[in-house]
Amino acid sequence: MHERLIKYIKSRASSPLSESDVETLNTIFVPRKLRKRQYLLQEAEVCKYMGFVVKGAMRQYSVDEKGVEHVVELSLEEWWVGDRESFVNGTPSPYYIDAWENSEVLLLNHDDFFQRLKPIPAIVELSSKLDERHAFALQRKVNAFISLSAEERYNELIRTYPEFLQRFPQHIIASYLGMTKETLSRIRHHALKK
Amino acid sequence: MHERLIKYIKSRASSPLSESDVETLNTIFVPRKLRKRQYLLQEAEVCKYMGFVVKGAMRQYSVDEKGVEHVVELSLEEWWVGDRESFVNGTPSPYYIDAWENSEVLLLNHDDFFQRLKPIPAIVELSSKLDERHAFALQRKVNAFISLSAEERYNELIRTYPEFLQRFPQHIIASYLGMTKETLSRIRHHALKK
DNA sequence: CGCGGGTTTGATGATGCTCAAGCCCGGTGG
DNA sequence: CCACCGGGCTTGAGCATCATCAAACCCGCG
Repeated sequence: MHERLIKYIKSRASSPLSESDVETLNTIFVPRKLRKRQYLLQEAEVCKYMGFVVKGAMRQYSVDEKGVEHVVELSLEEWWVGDRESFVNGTPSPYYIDAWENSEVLLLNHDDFFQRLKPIPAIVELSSKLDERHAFALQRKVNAFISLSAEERYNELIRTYPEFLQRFPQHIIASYLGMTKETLSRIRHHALKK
Repeated sequence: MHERLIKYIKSRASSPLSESDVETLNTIFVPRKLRKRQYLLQEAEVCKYMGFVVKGAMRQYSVDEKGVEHVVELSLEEWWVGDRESFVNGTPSPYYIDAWENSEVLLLNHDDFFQRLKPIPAIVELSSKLDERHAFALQRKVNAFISLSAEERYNELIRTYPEFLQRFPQHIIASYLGMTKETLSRIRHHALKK
């Protein structure tokens, strides 16, 4: 299971990974299988692990007072899952994270990350690149919510993450886009007529 | 003007700043005054500078086909302005950035940042902390848009950035919150009655 | 065959937008 | 000192978009 992670790191960091670095990665990241609907994180918990998705599909969402789920993030293979803010600051998370498909993830805990991984140059480099990319994606998302209609946001999703449509049911996609499943259904119906 | 920057860096980085580091910062950051409505960045340009706001108030926004402005970011003293994605990747920005008050900023260009600043540990540390905080703030914002009503988003703003209400007119606050000035006006009227 | 999860459809209603008008207030110039 | 102007804010009427609720449908699976 770790090969995919090693390959992933090597492919995006310019600094090399030594044999002992690989060794470290192998011991620090612990594999875990998650069945569909199994939680990686629940609201009010502190996010103790960041996970690298080797196989499967995960979702991160908040639940409002009325019990409605609001999906903030969807993750497939080679994505990272976890609530970074909770993980870094040790604060309780407002999110749930669970598996949508049966999944395999590699888990990294807080202390291992900061004490044993941070000394590896390739990791520091990768980690800051990821933060950066993450921030870019979020910025685009905020901009989409401020300036686009429901239909435009859906079209944007088709362009940027078409794979989501294959892996998640529509009601989840709808929530991710900040609309109800009925609205999404009507938008799709609408789109067909053209 | 640079003292404020130096003080700012010292207060948030654990690594020390040497005399020569301070020297470097003094030469690299170039002061610039911006009159109200003056642009720091325009749509389709590459963001060549990141700016540290010493004094004043800035806004970052996109403009849609109908000519409507959508504010994505507001910045006051000791905030950073610029389109990070455009700055880092050298891609054209979809945003405008201009001064809302007469302002003083310290500008940092791309090459200076990556070649002369990156070697300074305090900077690396600060830079990644900022990326992180920025990502956290954006994540919250996305969550707010997905799960909160216009009124709830306004209340959230009052809690988190009350100073914005003092420094920016309502129509800008409204845009920042993803609503029209009329809606914000009604929300405020509504709130008074309680 | 019936059940469960997902999707669609329709009727109704709330939320927030658009457009238009008027108001308030702090300048600026006559 | 007053008139006017412009920017910002408010108010109202009508409307579009999207949510809600309820029902029906679809389909793979035990």
